[in-house]
Amino acid sequence: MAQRGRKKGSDGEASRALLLKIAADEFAENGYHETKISDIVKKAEVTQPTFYLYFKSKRAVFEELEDLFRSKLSELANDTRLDTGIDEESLPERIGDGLSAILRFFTQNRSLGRIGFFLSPSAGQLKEQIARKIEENLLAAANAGYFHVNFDMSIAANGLVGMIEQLTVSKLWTGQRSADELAKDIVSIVLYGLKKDCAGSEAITDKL
Amino acid sequence: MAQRGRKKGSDGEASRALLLKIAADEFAENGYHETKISDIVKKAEVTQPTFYLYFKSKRAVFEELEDLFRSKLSELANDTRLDTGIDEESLPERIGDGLSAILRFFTQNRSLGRIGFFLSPSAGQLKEQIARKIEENLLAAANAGYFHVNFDMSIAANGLVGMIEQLTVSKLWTGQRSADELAKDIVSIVLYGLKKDCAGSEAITDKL
Amino acid sequence: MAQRGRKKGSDGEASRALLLKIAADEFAENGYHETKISDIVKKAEVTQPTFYLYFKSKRAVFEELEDLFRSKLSELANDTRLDTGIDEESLPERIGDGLSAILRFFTQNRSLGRIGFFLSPSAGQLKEQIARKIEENLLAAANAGYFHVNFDMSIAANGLVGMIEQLTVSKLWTGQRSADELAKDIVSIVLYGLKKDCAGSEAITDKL
Amino acid sequence: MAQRGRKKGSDGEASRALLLKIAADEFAENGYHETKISDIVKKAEVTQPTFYLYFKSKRAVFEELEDLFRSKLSELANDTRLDTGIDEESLPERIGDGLSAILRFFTQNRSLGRIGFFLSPSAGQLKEQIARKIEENLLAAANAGYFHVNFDMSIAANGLVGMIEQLTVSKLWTGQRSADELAKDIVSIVLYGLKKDCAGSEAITDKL
DNA sequence: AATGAATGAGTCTTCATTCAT
DNA sequence: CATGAATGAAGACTCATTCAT
Repeated sequence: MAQRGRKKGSDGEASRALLLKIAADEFAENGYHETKISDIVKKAEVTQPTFYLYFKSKRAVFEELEDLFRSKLSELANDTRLDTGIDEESLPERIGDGLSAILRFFTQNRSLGRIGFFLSPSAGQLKEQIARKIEENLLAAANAGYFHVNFDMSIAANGLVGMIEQLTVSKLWTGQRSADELAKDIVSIVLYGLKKDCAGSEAITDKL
Repeated sequence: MAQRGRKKGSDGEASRALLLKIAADEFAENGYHETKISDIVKKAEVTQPTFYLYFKSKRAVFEELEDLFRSKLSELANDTRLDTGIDEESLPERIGDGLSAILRFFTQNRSLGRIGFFLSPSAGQLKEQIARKIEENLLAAANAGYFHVNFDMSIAANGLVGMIEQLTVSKLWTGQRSADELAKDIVSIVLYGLKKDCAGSEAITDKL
Repeated sequence: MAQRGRKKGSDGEASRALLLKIAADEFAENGYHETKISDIVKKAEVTQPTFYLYFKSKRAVFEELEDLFRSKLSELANDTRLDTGIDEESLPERIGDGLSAILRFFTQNRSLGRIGFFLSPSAGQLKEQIARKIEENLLAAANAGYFHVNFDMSIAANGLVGMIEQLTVSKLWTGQRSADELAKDIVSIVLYGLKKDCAGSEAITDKL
Repeated sequence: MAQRGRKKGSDGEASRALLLKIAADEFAENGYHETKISDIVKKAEVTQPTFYLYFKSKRAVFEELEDLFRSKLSELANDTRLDTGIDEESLPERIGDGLSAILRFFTQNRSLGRIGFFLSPSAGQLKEQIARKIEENLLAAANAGYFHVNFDMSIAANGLVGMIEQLTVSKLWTGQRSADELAKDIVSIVLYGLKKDCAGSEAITDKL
């Protein structure tokens, strides 16, 4: 008896959420232009005007999804930093944990990941940003004496981003590897390389 | 005696080549859908029907460019294999040379590279293919005793592809690094890792 | 309380019907290629997208009209057969009634008739089909002893179809003759010919 | 040594004639709009400008073919009238001869026939014209006492035109009947009808 | 006599978006 | 909250036709 007019309270929110989710999936699967508003609403079983009831435009939903990806990502960054604060872990462990977190994130946010990392026009900038952050960490570690000091960490950081990206697509999303397995392998390569006789390489391999 | 003004307006092959080149650049810069035939012909200073004189459709030019990229790439693969036949080089050198060749190729074929590696719907498959080829090589090297045998070379290969991709975009195409510099650094990471105290890492760094 | 002005602009079925009707008239008058979608929608006072709201393509409307013609025609065939079942009528009367029905049909479905009988690429086949059906009837009558048995009824049937066609255009659609008058005359020719002294010719002429 | 410049004298004329013939066949087979200049020149193994060397426009060739049909037809009319002047023949024979001539004409001028009788926008008028001429003849015969005087010869004439048209398409051009066979059957129907017991019908059937 | 190259003008079709209810 | 109906704007493609050689 309380609410009159609004049929059920949160029905609208539900429609909006549904549309957003479907939009994410469609964009992720077919790309921006290949995805038609008509496709989205068809799958959501609503009509086109309903879509515009909740979103200003096609571009707007897409941007909302980009933002959503970015905010989830930075949330992840914060969380990771937090529990890394314990600092009891060794460097390889810390790096591995960070990678794991990122990869798990991609596992759980596939559509959003595709949008923010592959489809978004600003995906390039985002990756650069991430690379820069990674670079900082690597630099810190280098200064702490863990790495060759004379190596260009910007290259390493960008390379790492590229590895993550490609392995996400080819191994994670295909279900061939789990986030943890992948993280372990990436750490192994990046820290010790493929070459035999490289001290420590066995260590990490065994550990994780 | 020399041709005056507009090359006689009568070299069809040239018109076609011009259109193809402009198309490549436009696609690379703006993506498939953002690129309008009208943009292409405007830049080529011809009219729309002229475009259709040389290409069956918009999709057709795009596919021609995809094919062109792929054929140039496989040509590169063949060439590289050939002069690697000398075999006087050490493994790191050979890997470095291969990487250099690839990166130089991307330097020289920026638009085509964007199309074939980023814009093409089959870019994913192509990368997988390349990864598979790299994997074979790594496997051979591993069997020859150069690498840890128990490491998953499929991961390494895909990771390498990802590194190349990302570094091409962020370092090569921005002009921050040359193909050779980049190749050297990638080899260094992939073979010896970032960790200090890893035998050989200095060696390669000095050498290249 | 009555609807004001433009029927509310909100009866889709009506819009569709209107477009279909106008399309029929335009096609009939100007042929397939001379008829532009832009003409149709202009006459219907809607915009082009509205057309595509109701029809998949230009070719599709045309085909719908072809189908419509054919189904109306076969409906006519069924109806005619039914009330001829009474069988109290003489042969000439039955033939005359059938012809009348066909000609009335053409009078009432001029545009559709032009489309199905003249414009449709399959008009030829349709006429052949009709001729075959007429032939069957004539054959039956011949076997019942009404006609010369040795006459080629396939010729007669096709000739009859041709007469109907030409007379529809030249006499019916110009308003010079009514369906019934025409039917009477056609029967007279086909059954008794033009030659004087042919028994029965007066009979039918008087009767109808 | 005589002609210089013109490579061979009549080469141009030959090209023109070839183009015209091919155009006729293409129009006849596919209709006006479905026939593209590019199709015609491809079949003629010349280029598009060559077409325009001989014809002002697409519409112009078509009109030339319409005219050609009409002039051949009126030539036929004249010829027929001439040798009918012998006048020794009976009426049915004369009519049969006339029909034969027309049908033979259509046999030999299929493409032109399709164009002038089916494709031409003025085909309707042409048929009316022919019908009018036939009507005159029938009227004359009627006045001479051969036919029922009270029958509407305009109907008969148009009916006859329709029969000719349909039988040409369905029997003549399919090769099922010869011009002479068809002429005989048409005369039989038009003069004596299908009904049995009609004096004279056997006569003609036997005769032709 | 003939052609390689190019174009003006037009048509179909699509899609994101809005109005009125 | 939701929809049936409609549209503005734009883009791909085609074809008859013409230059310059």
